[in-house]
Amino acid sequence: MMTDYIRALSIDGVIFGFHENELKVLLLRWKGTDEWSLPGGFIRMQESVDVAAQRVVQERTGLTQLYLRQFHVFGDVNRYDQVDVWRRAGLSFDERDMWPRAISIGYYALVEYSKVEPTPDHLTEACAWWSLDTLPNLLFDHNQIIEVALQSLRKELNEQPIGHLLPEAFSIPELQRLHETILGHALDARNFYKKTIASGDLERLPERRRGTPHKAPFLYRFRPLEPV
Amino acid sequence: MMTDYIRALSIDGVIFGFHENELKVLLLRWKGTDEWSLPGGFIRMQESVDVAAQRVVQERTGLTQLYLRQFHVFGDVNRYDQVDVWRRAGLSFDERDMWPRAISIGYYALVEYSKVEPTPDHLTEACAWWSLDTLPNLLFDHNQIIEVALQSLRKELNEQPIGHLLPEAFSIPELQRLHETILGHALDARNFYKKTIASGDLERLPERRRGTPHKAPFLYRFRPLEPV
DNA sequence: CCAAAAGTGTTACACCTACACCCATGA
DNA sequence: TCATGGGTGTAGGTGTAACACTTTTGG
Repeated sequence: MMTDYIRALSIDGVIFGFHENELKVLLLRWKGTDEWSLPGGFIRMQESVDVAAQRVVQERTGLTQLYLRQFHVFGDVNRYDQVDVWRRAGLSFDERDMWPRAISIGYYALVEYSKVEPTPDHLTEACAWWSLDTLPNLLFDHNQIIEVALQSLRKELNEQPIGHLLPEAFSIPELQRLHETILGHALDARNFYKKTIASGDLERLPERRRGTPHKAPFLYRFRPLEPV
Repeated sequence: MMTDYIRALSIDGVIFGFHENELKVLLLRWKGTDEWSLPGGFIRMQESVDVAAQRVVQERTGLTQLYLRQFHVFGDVNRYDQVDVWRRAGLSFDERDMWPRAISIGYYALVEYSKVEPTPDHLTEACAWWSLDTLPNLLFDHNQIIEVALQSLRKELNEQPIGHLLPEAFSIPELQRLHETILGHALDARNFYKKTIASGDLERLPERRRGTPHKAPFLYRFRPLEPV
C-alpha cells in the first residue's frame, strides 16, 4: 500500500559496477518509453532510511551484503522540469499528483558486476548497465545525482583503497585499473603498489592468477575487519 | 498552517559559535520544562531544503548570509525512546501523533557568536548558548547529532582553514585558538602560520589589533571569492 | 624466443613536525 | 623593565611523485 510509505521523501540509488575497465551504473527504462532513470523507492513507515536504501538496491540487483553510502540530499524545489519529465516518463495527469514535491536521499552502492541480476520494478521494463561515459539524458535530475555520487566516491577513494567493485580475490594491477577508472587518470604502478600494500588493508592469497598470457600476478583480498 | 509543510521530514540545525575559547551550540528550552534540544523545523511545500535550513537558523539567530553545510540524514526507525521524549518535552498524547516518524536532515551552521540574537520558537521559551563540553542530556537523539556534526566539521577543517566563527577581521593566533578548540588539541604556532598563509585564503589588513597588553598582531580576513 | 604484463628501488620534492629565540606592547 | 603573547626560520622525517629495468608467462 502506498500509504505504508513516507511520501515526498524518496531514495535514489547510484549502483556502481566495474566491467571491462569501465565504470557502470545500473539504470531502469520506463514502461513504453525510451527514457531511463536511476532506481529509487520510498521509505516504509516502519523502516530505517538506511534499510530502505538497502532494499532498493537489493531489489534491483539481487544482492545482499551491500556496500552503501549516503552521500547527499537533493531537495531543491525545482530540481527538474516536472512537466517535461511527466511527459517523457509516460505518466498521466492523475499520477502526477503523486509527486507534489520530491526530495531524494542519494545513496551509492559498490557492487560486483558479475553477481548482479538486473531487475526492473513495477514502473519499468528494463534494467541494464550503462557506461558512465555514454549516459543518455536521464529522467529527473539523475544525471546530476550521478555526477555528485561520482565526486563523493572519488573523495572516498582518496582516503582509502576501495575494492568492493571487484571479485573477492584480485590482483594489484586490477585494483589499479579500477582506481584509475574511477579517478579518471593514470596512476604510477610502483607507487600504487607501495601505497596499497602499506595501507595494511590487503592480504596476499597463496595462489596467483593463472591463465593469462603473461606473468602470473599475486592475488589479494581485503583483510577482514578486526572484531571489536 | 501545518499542511503547508512536508511532515515526517525535518531539519535539525547545529549552530556553532565560538566565545572565550570555547565552542558553543545554540539550544532551545522547551516550555515548562528543563529540557533542551537543537533548533529545528519543517520544510515548506514550496521551499528548497537548503532554504528551509537557512530559515531555521535565521529565525533562531537573526542572521542572514549563513555558512551552512548539510552533513547527514538521521533516519533510523528507533532514533530515540519516543515515549520518554514525549514525557520530557511536556507533550500530550494528541500531539504525539504529529510524529508518527521522524527523519531529520542535519545541517551545521558556523556563525559569529556576538552577532547572534538567540530567539526561541513557539514550542520553547529560552534560546541560549551551551558549551560543547558541558552539554546536558538533550531531547531526541540530539546529543548524537551534535557529535556527528562536530566530526564533519573537523573533517572540513582538515581540508581548509575555516574562519566563519570569528569576526571578519581576526589575528592568526585567534584563528589558531579556534582551530585548536574545534580539533581538541594544541597546534604549533609556527606551523599554523605557514600553513594558513600558504593556503592563500587570507589577506593581511593594513591595521593591527590594538589595545592588548602585548605585541599588536596583524589582522587578516578571508580573501573574497574570485568572481567566476 | 618473443610479446606483454608483473614486479621492484632510488631519488627528488612537498608537506608536516619539532623546536628556540627575538620583538613589540601596555602596565 | 618586565611579563606576556606575537612573530619568524631551519632541520628532519614522512609520504607522494617521477622515473627504467628485470622477471615471468603463454603462445
